Amino acid sequence: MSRPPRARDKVLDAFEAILIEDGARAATLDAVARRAGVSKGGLLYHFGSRDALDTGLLDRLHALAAQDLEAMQTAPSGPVDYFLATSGHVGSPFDRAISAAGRLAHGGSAKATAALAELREAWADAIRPHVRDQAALDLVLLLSDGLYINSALLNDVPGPVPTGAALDALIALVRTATRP
Amino acid sequence: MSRPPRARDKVLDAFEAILIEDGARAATLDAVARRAGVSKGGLLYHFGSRDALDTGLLDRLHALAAQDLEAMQTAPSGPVDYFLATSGHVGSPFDRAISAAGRLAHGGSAKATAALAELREAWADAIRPHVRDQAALDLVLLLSDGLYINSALLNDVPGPVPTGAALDALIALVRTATRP
DNA sequence: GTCTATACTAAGATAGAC
DNA sequence: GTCTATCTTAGTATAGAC
Repeated sequence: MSRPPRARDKVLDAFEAILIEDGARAATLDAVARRAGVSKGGLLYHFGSRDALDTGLLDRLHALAAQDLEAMQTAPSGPVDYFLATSGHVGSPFDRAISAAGRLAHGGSAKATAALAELREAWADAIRPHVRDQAALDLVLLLSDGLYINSALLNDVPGPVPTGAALDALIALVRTATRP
Repeated sequence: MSRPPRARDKVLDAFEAILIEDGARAATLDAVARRAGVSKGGLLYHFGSRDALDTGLLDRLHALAAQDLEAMQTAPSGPVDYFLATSGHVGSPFDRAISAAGRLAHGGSAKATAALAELREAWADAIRPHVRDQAALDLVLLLSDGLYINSALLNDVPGPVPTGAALDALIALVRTATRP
């Protein structure tokens, strides 16, 4: 637990990268091993099966989610702003883990789907006290989903995801519409 | 063009169903043929390759999209309400086609990603005249994405997608916040 | 237009050397 | 702990009968 082997994380990073860039179908053991710079056999020492790889990724997601919920609760701008502002951050380890899990879920992994549903529940609980009513909570969560799907899952598509000033304007609009 | 062969559509329906229910990884030629009630060889007569299957689905999506944009423009409640109210309709042929294309896109199909981006552009053009500003347009589109991803891609997850009265409340909130 | 049979390729997994 | 070699199964595609 305290200092996990380097190679294991390298494999997980490669798995994540391929899922995000090329989708679940491309994330074969062979491709992951090649990208991680290990052999198939080496990979299978750390993760005994394709399923174990999925589980490893989901475990990592779980750990990062706990950290992020902590940060969200203590954000100076408040949980709602923090939540929306970070929904489109594809770069961070946490958002990469979410995107990768999303790919697995859409590829048909029931485990990944369940993990994402659980995460969503945790977000809802954190935000509920800071919005007006159920409709406002729905709006914030669904908007976050929209930001996420556009910046993470449909990456490489130019255009539609608001960032910078456009995102700020959107957040301001939502804050006004949902404030208790 | 006028009366396409029955079997072709049966195959496309089966392909769509498997994509939606089990994801892109499960949608093999074998599985699609079995579900459509034809042999692998029979399937490959209609669609010469795995790629041709993808293209067939995307062609169908394109045709259905044209119809829906027409309906949206002439909806009594206005394009914005129509758009949001139908974003979570998983049952219709159009939404099934979108969901299936979404699975392909997330599975790594560049073609599917491009088709969905084009569809999104068409929606934006239709809605733009009916909302206040860019932030309002972003909100409507992203919210629709959120509804779509939750009801279509994360199907079988209980809970978070607002329907019925909750959806009406959400639409009312958005209408107020975005009206020109 | 649809089937069976078969060939080819790639994916997942194991065994054993180093 | 990582590698090479190999096995098995599943996925894609072709040929040719019906």
